[in-house]
Amino acid sequence: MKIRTRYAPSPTGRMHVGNLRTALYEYLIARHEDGEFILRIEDTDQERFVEGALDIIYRTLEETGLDYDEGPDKPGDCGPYVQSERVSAGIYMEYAKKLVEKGEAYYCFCTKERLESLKTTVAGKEIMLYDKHCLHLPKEEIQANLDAGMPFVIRQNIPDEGTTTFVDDIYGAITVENKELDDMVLIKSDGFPTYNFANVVDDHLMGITHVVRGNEYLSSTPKYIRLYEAFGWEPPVFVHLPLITDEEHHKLSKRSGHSSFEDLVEQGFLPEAIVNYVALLGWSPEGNEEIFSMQDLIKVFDYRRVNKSPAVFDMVKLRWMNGEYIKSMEFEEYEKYAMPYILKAFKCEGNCADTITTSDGAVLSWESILKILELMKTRIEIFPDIPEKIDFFDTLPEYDPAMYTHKKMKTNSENSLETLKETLPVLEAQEDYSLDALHDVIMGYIEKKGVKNGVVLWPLRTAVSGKQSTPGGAFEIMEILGKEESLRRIRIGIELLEKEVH
RNA sequence: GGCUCGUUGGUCAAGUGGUCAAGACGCCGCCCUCUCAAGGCGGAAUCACGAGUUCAAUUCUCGUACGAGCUGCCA
Repeated sequence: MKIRTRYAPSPTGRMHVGNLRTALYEYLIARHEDGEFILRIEDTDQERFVEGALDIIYRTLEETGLDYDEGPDKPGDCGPYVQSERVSAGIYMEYAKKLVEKGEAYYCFCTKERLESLKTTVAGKEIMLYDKHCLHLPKEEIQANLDAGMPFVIRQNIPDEGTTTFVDDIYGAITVENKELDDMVLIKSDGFPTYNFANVVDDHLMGITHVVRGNEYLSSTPKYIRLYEAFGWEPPVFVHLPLITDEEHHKLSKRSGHSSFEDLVEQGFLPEAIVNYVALLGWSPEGNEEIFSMQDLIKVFDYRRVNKSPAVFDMVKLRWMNGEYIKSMEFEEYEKYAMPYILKAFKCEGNCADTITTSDGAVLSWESILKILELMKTRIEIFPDIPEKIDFFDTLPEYDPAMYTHKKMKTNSENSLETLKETLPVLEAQEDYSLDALHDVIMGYIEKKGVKNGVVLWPLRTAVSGKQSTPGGAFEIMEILGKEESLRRIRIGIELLEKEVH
């Protein structure tokens, strides 16, 4: 039989990374076996519905590459795929009534007040176990209540005796005492089904073979099993997934900055990297590979290798992985992502022509911009890292002349000043400021002088950047800045050092 | 409180009744090098605890501790 999985989100906002991973695994389980993946919208809680949330779901699935075979916008044989529409079609009420007829469910007319009185507080928590009061209502009274239009819910009738067992493909056999299971509400007083009921009915009606969901449903699954049995339906395969937590081992929160896919994208992460990283939280492949495209994942994903224990979402590793994706990107694509941040560093967001005028007044050619782009490719993990790394191109920072003194480079104020003073005329005479030409002329000077490279190159790089560390070295920076700006910065360096020496 | 699940370096994790207990991120060091990256090489760091079974337990069993989830007319 063909595998059918479904992703069944509630339209309540952005897609949490935990939900994203669930969707991904559902997708992979289906695709790995050449099965079908379905999108179903679970909007049975009208109060939690958020405007625009449906679009977020569509967009996120699109951006992550989770294409589905059937869904609200992709008609199939099991529609409609939105639960509120299925409510209108009367599907859930019909099935609930079947259970009532079988004695597996019953009408309940209990008021809020009565239910409230059933609550007890244990260890600071309010708990409530329904007492089956309405199960024993005489038929005539039920009918009279219904005729009178009294509000009602339909509850599942779970026996007090015995146990219920099911087998989860990850966690193994799980058994609970029936008396621990509450007579949960199936149909709410507004006529909508609860998640618990709609989920079971729809999964069955839509031919779902593998129910994949978060671990939080593990302990309520016995109730769903009882529902399947009450209907006389074959339960699907259950695959419960371990939790994803934050660094403190608590459920992911908005505060920790990694609550949703969209948040991460806004922070500069690539969808492919997010998907790749999330795939590895709670699952591992057979080999040591870690970088997987969606196609790779489909090929190697075996859900039996999903593990049981919760995983901490590690931003540091996500950043590393994102960096790996950036490094292996085609240049054109990389440029598309990175260019906005380059322009941002030069404070000319939006319309910059073929050249950029820096805050210091230098004019950088487009070739120079591309060179900066190139330098950054192996030096960033996310694109927003760019501006602060290249700000010195835009404006020479005020710096401490002590920076010229570097023990390992064997430089100090005196010999740095000497280097700058001696190379200045050389660089003034130099017309070609290409990398190779600069290299040749300065290396020539170094050779004649008979000193180590660092003695000359450290002060030069310091002078043209004003920073302790920079992407690229003196030659790269001078090539990008061009003759005029490079010389200006070297002269500033000489000035600073002269004050220092005297 | 009850029920359910979990526990291998800081993090993600592989793995098995007998292993020097993989690999990755991070960290540290070295190489390369004009700095920073990238790249290469190396290092520190793990089987929660206590019993039991066994010739042998990280692996199996039971307890304990800790963590998480559920205990909604939320999903």
